[in-house]
Amino acid sequence: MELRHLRYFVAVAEELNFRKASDRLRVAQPALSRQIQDLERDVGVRLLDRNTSRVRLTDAGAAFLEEARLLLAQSRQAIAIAREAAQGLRGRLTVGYLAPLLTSFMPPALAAFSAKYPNVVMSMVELTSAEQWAALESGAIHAGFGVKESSEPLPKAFQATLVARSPFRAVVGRRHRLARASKVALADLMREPLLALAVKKGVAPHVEAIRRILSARGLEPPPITAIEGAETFLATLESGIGVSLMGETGSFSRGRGLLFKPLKETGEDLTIELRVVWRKNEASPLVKNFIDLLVKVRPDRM
Amino acid sequence: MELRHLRYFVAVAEELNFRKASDRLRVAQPALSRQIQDLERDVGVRLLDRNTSRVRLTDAGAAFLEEARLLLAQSRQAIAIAREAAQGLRGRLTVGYLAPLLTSFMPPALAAFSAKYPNVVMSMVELTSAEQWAALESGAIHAGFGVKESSEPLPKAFQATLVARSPFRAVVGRRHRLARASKVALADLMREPLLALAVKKGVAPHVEAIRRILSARGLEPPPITAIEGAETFLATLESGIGVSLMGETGSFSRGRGLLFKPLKETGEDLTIELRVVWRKNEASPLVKNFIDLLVKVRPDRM
DNA sequence: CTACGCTGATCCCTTTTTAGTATCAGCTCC
DNA sequence: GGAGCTGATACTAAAAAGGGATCAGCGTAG
Repeated sequence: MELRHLRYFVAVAEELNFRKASDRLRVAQPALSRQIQDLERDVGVRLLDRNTSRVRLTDAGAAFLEEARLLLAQSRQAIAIAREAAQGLRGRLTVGYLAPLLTSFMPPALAAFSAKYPNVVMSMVELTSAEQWAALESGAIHAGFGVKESSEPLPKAFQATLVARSPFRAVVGRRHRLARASKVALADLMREPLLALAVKKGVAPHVEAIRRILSARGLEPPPITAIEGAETFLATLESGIGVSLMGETGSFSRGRGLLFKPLKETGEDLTIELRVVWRKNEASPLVKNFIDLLVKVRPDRM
Repeated sequence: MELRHLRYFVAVAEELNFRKASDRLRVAQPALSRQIQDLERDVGVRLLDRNTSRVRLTDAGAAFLEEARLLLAQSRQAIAIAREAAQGLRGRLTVGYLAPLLTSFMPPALAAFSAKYPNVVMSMVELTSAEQWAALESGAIHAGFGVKESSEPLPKAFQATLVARSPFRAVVGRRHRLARASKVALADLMREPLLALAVKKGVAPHVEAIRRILSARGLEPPPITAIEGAETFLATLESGIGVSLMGETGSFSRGRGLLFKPLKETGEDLTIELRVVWRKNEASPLVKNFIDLLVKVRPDRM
């Protein structure tokens, strides 16, 4: 059975007349008769009750007609879906989620993407910076995120582009003594236990970033406590035990009772640059659309 | 695009290797390559990213694969459905409902049919005996019901067979003076206003049946009040204003507060014979199954 | 009641499509 | 760098679909 048989059958079922149906299909009547016979042989059931004076659907024919119409409609649908997918208008997109760096960046970015591409199913995977490279490599995620401060250099097979620039903030718990200050000086932080987010193995980029910022201004960095796990890190900050420096893009964490205070100091190195990362040989138009949209709406501050 | 293209595409997508797929499909590899090319030309989109060393699905190909699988499954389904319909295991069946004659006959009959043929969608149309012929003729219903007492003879194009034999009962309201009698003599009814169900036009078979029963026993029938409309008829009986004679198959009406009392008299003419009626040239296996089942479970009394 | 007109089926041939064979060029992996 | 895969191509063979002429069955107009 081929779709041609279904097209022919539907035409005959609608016209209830082989000759008229053959005109509509632009084939000769004997060819049509032959195809219907072949179809009935395939299905194993008489679909049209016909003689030289009238054509009627059998019960089986009536049931088959519904299915045939459905099938033909879905075959057109399948083509349309493939074309949409080829333009990146449809499909599944999985991106790495760099918590807690992106808590205030991702939601609006994903909302904007979903609004423009409603037929794309998005999913996010929470990964550390380092885990993303493996996930990208294996195809588990289509795009990831990184910051310039990241200790490991971008692997050759990947490509990255700036999507957001976000100022560093002093992060303090709601009941911390710095909670009421409108701006915080870096020197103020020196009197506090400094906390940073650690990753499982290798150097902790967060620790390095904080140390670099302080050193650049001649401040002797105190010992920085690296805490593994975003949850624990944020909870510790919230308890008021210490303070930290984070990009504004992490500020959705403020819902947890954290305050992101602007710094008194200014400077290029007090800005965190967020980059989207993808495979250089990425063929998916979906990924291209995703990155294009991120770049297009790139705000210098989020 | 034909189903063959989809079958070939799914095989290649699953094997990700043209040669292996061509083995599975039992065609030569060049034929397979050619069909995939034709498919891609039809869809207008590259579905497989391939070179001499590897084959991968494009985004469009992945989307199309899901649709193709669905389509192939549904094409098999369509054939199965047609075959089931040809055996009368699937479809729609509409039967005329002869109210209030069948209130206690139809529910268990339909339940039995639905249990045996769960994929058949049943519907019932409430029609008078006379209206059924036209509905059967036009194909609005597939089967109707009639009683021997029916005044009009069965049209030539129809066929009928006995499905139930049901004794006449005296029908009285719940608070009627005969309500407590265990049996009622026909003579008892002579002292009551006699009610019968009328039909819109022509003679009323119910009136005739009652008159015949009484006359056969030398009882002079009093004037019989013919009431049009099953609802009104039953409501009038319920109010206790009069009594009537009805077949036991109408006894579901007892839920309305009516009592069906056995008669003291016996006799062949005190039995109502219910027949299912269908078109002589009926081709639908569904209708055949319906009638077969009614005949098979025919109880002599319901 | 026959003759005509229209139907779908059949026969037979042509055209188109699909499949098969042999071969080639490109990429891996020893 | 050659052996052993891969998918693509060119050409031929087979199968399938299509087309024209015609037939037989049914309905109907005269």
